[in-house]
Amino acid sequence: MALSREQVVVGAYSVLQEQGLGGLSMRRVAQHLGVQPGALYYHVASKQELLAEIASRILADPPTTDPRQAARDLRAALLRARDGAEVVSFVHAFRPDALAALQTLPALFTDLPPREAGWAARALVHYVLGFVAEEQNRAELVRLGVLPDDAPDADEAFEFGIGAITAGSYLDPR
Amino acid sequence: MALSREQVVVGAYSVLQEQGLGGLSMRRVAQHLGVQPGALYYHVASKQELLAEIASRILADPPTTDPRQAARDLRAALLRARDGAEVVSFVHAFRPDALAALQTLPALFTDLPPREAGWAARALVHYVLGFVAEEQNRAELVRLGVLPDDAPDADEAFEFGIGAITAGSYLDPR
DNA sequence: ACCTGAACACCGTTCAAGT
DNA sequence: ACCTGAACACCGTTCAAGT
Repeated sequence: MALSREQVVVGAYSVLQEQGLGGLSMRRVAQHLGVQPGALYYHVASKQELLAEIASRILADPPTTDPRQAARDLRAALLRARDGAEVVSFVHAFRPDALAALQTLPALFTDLPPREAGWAARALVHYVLGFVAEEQNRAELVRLGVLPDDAPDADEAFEFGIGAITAGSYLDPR
Repeated sequence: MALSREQVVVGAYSVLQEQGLGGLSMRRVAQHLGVQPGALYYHVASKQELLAEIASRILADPPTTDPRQAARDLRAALLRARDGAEVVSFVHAFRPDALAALQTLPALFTDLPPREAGWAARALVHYVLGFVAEEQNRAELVRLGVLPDDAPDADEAFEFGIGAITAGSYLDPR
């Protein structure tokens, strides 16, 4: 039963859940699948490509509602995967167009001219990725006991930020 | 003439300029200084500590004016160093308090209550770091000829973002 | 077509031993 | 006090050779 690209991606995803992004190596994925490291390269061109595949699965479907709700959904999707924000940020950095789910964001800023809608979408994405990366990092440090578990106002803080970024860009609140 | 911590940091900084963050290894810093890799660890506890030192030098002095100008100054400081935004983001991720220059930002939101000032400052920092990271990444890809040199409206796009984030948080525009 | 074995060119970090 | 030499435990990637 030959290995498949799908199995490689799923295997990598589960290594990510168990070890975090820092522990996600090609060699560990191979070990997890009971195969030699070189075998992975028959199904996947590089670690970057593998990460891009994982990132788009983390993001899942493109947003369809208003920008604020899209930001909330994006945050929720990132929080579902261990180090989700870090993985997506990494991919977003060197291949922004690889993430289809982020491509439709500008169209949600219906009352802005195209140029500005693009800028607004980028601002929102940068904010969400940065916010959740910090959030997941803190959670990890709390898990390791190196940080006290304060700041339960993450939801409120997040909402403040998206409120600010989208303020004035479209008029119906809530 | 014994090596000093200062020389290690300066050496690392110049390797960063020449090779970028991806090429910044302890071994290359050692080579650049004409010393064995192990010698560095007499002056610096880890690569992370070294990066934290570099990051605070990239940021230089804390901002003193209004949030919008602080954001512009922050962007300018990041652009001065190769991969500046990536370096600072990395350090900010696992040691946010190590960057003194970002600590004073909340105080600039003079018309917001403390909690909200903190949120606004974080939103602004996430936006600036994300924006400049993308900007420097694009510039690198253009330099390598893999991307066409379009999008000269970076300043305008940046200004749009900080305008949005700080809109309503204090009342005098400009 | 698909995988193994083995190598290549790297990493960060530690630490006895030298001076 | 400060550095070397050498090792440890890793990396991503390639590629002849096997099946």
